[in-house]
Amino acid sequence: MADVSHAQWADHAQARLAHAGFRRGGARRAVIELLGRQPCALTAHEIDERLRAQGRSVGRASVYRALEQLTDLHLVARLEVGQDAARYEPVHPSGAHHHHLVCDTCGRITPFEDSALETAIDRLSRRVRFDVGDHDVVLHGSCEACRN
Amino acid sequence: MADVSHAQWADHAQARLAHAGFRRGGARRAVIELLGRQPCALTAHEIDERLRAQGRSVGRASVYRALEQLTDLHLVARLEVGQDAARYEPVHPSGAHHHHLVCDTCGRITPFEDSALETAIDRLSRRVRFDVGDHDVVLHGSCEACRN
DNA sequence: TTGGGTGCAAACTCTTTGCATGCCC
DNA sequence: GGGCATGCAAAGAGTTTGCACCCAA
Repeated sequence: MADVSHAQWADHAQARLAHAGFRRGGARRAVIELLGRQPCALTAHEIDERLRAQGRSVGRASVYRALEQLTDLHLVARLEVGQDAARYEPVHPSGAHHHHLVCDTCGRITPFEDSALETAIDRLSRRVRFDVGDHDVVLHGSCEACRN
Repeated sequence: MADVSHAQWADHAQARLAHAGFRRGGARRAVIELLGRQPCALTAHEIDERLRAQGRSVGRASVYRALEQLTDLHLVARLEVGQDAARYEPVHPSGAHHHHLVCDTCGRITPFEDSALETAIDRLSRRVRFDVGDHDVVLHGSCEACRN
């Protein structure tokens, strides 16, 4: 089931790209298919690494270019959680999304969902003099394995 | 009044640094006093720029080193809002803090506070299998001046 | 006097850009 | 065939590190 929704995202992304006038190409497709299989956000380096590991090496520049295009079309969300590099994850058309717990000791990132949090943010978004689109919530701390 | 609280933060930071075994030095002091006067987060580049403008130039490395030490002691919070560089702002001992609206068009950053949001995050923090310390909330969108 | 603080410059890492080649349409 | 997609290499930007000198304790 999860696989189905993942495949759906990849197809959706390809369709949107085509609709936006982009041609198809192997590098971007590899990036999209990899992202579609991920449960959480990856860095450009991790993407590059995993594609290489599965025998489908892609130029670093192509990875960044694909991510930029996907981000511009709001098919991918870019987030920075205070580590070295930016991370990227699929944006599901359903609107379903999660936020992130970051272990400042080991760097591990864990996704979570919370409807009360979303409600608070929705209300807040309507109140401010600002046209709010996306939002990111990052909780820093120590994961179970790292806390003493 | 606001000035008093700002000065208090700077003094507090100096005291904590001394307590942690750091010696005093002009560069770090300049950074702390500048930060203490800011209403919101600054980048390392902005800090460098403003110190230079006020005739108190500080080496870039010293700015970064001061920020790292302050961040390690939780006297300063580091945040990344999807722009180029990291931003830094004072952490007030009272626990009072704000979050940020980021205009993705002009890059302007506006602070906001919301108690319902804080409540939701507190509840959530207790629920997860994770020892949560800090948190960051970033709302992306368009500011009044930039939306059409 | 001693060792941390500072500043300059070089090094590093992540990301973007230039350019020639290849493939989709 | 034309033009975008790709990959490599070089350039940029932000941040960190090495090292000699200066100053607080």
